[in-house]
Amino acid sequence: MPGTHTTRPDATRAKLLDAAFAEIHRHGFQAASLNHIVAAAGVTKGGLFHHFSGKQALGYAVLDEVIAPLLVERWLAPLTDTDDPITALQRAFRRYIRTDIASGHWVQGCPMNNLAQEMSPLDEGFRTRLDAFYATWRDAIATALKRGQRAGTVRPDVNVRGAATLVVFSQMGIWGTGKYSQDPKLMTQAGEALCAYLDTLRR
Amino acid sequence: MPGTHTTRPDATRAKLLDAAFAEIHRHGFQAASLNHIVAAAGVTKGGLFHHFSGKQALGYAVLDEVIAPLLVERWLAPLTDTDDPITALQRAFRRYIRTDIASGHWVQGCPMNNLAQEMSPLDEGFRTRLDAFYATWRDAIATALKRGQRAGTVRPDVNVRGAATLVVFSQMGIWGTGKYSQDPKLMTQAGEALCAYLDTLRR
DNA sequence: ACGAACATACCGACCGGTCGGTATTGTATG
DNA sequence: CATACAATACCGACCGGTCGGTATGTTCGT
Repeated sequence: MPGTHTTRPDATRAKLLDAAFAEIHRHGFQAASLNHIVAAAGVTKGGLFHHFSGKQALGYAVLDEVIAPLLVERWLAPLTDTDDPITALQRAFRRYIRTDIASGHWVQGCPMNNLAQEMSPLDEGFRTRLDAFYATWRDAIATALKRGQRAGTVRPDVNVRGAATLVVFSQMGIWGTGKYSQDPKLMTQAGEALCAYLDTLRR
Repeated sequence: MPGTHTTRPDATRAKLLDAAFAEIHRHGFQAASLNHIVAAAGVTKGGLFHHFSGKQALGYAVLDEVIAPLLVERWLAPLTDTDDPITALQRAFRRYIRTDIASGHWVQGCPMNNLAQEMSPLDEGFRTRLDAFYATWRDAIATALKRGQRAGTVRPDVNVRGAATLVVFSQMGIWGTGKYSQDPKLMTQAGEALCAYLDTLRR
């Protein structure tokens, strides 16, 4: 169809990234089909390979340009500049458990954890990226807890790094529980178990 | 190769199950290749399809006949008939973290959690089995903690179901951390974070 | 002899990736 | 301002290879 070639390469690229993120979230990276992705994006094989050198590069781009910003928006931004990190964490967990249940995305688990579990042993590029993502996540929680200790909202005897590790574990566990149980009530209860633990850290 | 037909069907079946478990553990279920499995088991396609009706049935058999017994041996058996479940849990975690690091299996994560994350949204047979496995696991921990409360080794104000949920989360998190960090030190620290949490439940 | 326990050869579908070609755009030049 | 030309953006048929699964054959214990 001539005339419709508006030459908006960034828009095409973004469509491909969105479609790839959704397909990978649904089926995992290995089972994600480039044919499905290009069909969902309204592009063809040639267009995809013009923007990305291959499936691996597409996966890396999804990690860097879709998942990493999502991590920041959901879990890192709420912790910056708060003196009450425990309340912030509880609010974030309760909020995103609720919205993910409402949107139906919860049965597909956490996109980042999915990729970490699937691809880390198979591809070093995936592994290093995800390792870094999780490290910054733990660090953000630990520094926020430390700030809470200085502000007097967190018990001073709390080992902030250990607590941060448990919080990240719980995020994996909550979304994993949603996946295999497909029971919103159980997932909500799992979130409350974490919130109860967080309450024990309060001063 | 004629002459080797010793008619030991159970042994062949067991070989297939072992090979399938290893292949699935390495590559996941969807990426697991029946060709690799039969090659590793020293059998052919025909032999596999004589014992199992297809890839799905083979996966179910791995769950029921390999993974479920492993769950019992590793995590359920140590909790039966103990009045000090916290020590038992800490001992089990420290032991299996150590042995999995030594054997090298740790970089492939927990076989059960791998399948739960990969297959739960895709196949109801996988999902129901794994959901039941995790439910019995949580129940076993909760009842053991309750027994500890009666025996006086666990604080009476502990919500045993919530604590059991967090312990299972932590198992997912510890083995997941081993996978994406590929750092035995970090995995060990993650285990100690859980053990420290468990100590807070002691009476 | 007959069925259980395999082996062998093969099928269609789908995979990621390639490649020649075309339409559109930016830019340099007369 | 018009034109030539190269670069960009994109198309879609096609490739070799692997997949799960099947049909048929062969061996062996009873």
